[in-house]
Amino acid sequence: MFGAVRRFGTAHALRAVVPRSTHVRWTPQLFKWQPSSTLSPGLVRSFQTFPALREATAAAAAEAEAETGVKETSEQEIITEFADLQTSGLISPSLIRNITHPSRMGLKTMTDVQSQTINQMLQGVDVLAQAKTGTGKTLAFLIPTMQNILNDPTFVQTRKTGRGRTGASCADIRALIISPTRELAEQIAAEAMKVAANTGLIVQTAVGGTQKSFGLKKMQREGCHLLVGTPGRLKDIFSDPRSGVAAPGLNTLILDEADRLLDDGFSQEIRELQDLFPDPYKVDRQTLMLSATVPREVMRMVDRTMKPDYKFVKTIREDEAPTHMRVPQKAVFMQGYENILPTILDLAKEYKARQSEDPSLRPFKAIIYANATSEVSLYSSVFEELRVSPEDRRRPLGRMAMIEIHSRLTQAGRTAAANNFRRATEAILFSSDVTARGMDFPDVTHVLQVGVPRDRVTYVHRLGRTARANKTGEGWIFLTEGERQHYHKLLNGIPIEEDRTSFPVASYDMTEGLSGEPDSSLAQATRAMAMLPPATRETAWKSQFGTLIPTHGDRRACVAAMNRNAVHGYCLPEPPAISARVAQNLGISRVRDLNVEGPRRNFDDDRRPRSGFGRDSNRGGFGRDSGRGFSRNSDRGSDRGSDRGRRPGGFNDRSPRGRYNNFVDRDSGFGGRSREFKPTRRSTFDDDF
DNA sequence: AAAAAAG
Repeated sequence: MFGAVRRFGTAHALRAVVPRSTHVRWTPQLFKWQPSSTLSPGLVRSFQTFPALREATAAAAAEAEAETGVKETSEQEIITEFADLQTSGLISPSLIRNITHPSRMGLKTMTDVQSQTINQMLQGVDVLAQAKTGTGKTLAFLIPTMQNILNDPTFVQTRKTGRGRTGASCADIRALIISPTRELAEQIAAEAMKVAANTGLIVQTAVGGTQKSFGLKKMQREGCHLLVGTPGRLKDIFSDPRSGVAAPGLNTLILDEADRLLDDGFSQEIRELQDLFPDPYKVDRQTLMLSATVPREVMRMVDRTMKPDYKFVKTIREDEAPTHMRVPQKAVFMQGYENILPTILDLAKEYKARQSEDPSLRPFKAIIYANATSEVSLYSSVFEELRVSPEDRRRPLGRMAMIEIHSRLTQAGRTAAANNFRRATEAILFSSDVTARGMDFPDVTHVLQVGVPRDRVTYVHRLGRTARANKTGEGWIFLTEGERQHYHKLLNGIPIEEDRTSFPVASYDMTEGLSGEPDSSLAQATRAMAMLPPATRETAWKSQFGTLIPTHGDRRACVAAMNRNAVHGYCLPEPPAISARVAQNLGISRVRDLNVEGPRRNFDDDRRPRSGFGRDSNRGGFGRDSGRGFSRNSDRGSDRGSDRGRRPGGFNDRSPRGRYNNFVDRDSGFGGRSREFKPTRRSTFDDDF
């Protein structure tokens, strides 16, 4: 019913907004794309580096031209300015004023996603929008969603009545926005509040890590029309009948970062959440999904929950070419992980020095991504140590702000970190993947990634934190030789150039000792590391181990590399001992140089002989000589009695490959009898991801 | 031992 009203209200002006470039219509039954307009010349130009995609789009354009006989829509028919949305009667003056007024958001021209989807979304049709990171997706769904609420005759504009009261109810939520991270929810809510200012629309946030009762009281007091939140807390609130919060007339459901929300970890929760909303057959509900990639999970959810006449809008334009095809990216293969902090420090120092000479360079504002929270925290502490050090010569980056963000901080700490980095002109943010998606930090000049990210999409999203809003940026990834294969496989096709020359510190062999120069990055980073509590360093080392094993081809080499890193990077007297159980879970319990704590668990089952294997066979690798040459120990180690099981004549020594495979299967769970086989999923429409 | 997200 509401949908009908909305459609009627805006129908007259719909033709005014004409999609500018590819507007692809998805027909679920046919599984076929039907391009409804042709491509701009700029679009084709942007694919010069991407032959396959170029051919595909050119073919689509030709097909569309043959069908319609129209070559290119004239520019005049396209609404690209926010102001024109008002003059055409599509969007209310108050919303447009909030967006365009210099003292407000100060925006003038719409991005491609905006000009292509606002129209569709205003009609009340379901939309699946695919657009690259940093192209203004948030505003694209906020504007029509709010306008649709305002258009609704049952929406009663409310007014402030003092003491924060508005007279609005929290039991009549009209729109719900779901985000995969708390900070992204907060960011969306902040933007929504700017757009909604003085319209009577009330925006609230519901995320975990905050006091539930506090948020509820606020909603009860102020009311709520548009709620932004994370899945867990939203589910909590809507399944609690005493919360007083309800959405019996929910008209719009938005899944931001839909691919993430519908992947393994989240999909169940999203489905349960959807069950808490009114039946869409009784209350007309529009579903909007926004995503940079459209994998199968998303299509499955689209088929299940969206109206059959939904639109699939895909935007590609020259100035919105995917970040990872546009931004210069370099890979540095380091001597070992012990070189990481000196290398990053060198990069920052070098840029800062250049920037102070060259006013055209923006201040250093970098994000450093690591794969484990404790690693993030440790790196941050090292740089903080360099910052607060009382000795000036040990303050290589001056007073540059060092900020850390990851799930192990309190929510207040996370929120503050995100806001501080947003506002900072010169700073380093040490981050886990909490900020990888959707976060909008203005003017990030560098994105640095330590180690191979967990998947390809994560790499691209992290990189997407830089080079936003027509700014430039650069991406770096720091790796070791052991990861090379995995790196190539995962990021194949992304134009990353290997850099062998920029950072001598990256290839310095730190087992040689640190020579002279106290102001070298090597010495500075190492000194700062040594200042931190050993327990912190041990924890981080163990976590890093956990992330590295799956990305390393050779587990023995990985253990050797991490042993070196423990001593020369983490400045520990010897590699921390890992419990036998953990070692087994990691699939490295039989790697000779591993420092295993306590008695070894015997992993042989009764179908196999128990020749001197297992117990104690790998201990004693770290003694007085622990500071160097762990890999060499293994060669000597074969002479020890405790290693009998590995000597020639042992049951498995003759076919090392077979033994290794057997071992890997059991310990890692891949292909083992107790775990199910999990095939790698490829995105269905991940074009350039 | 490995992000995130409900306590």
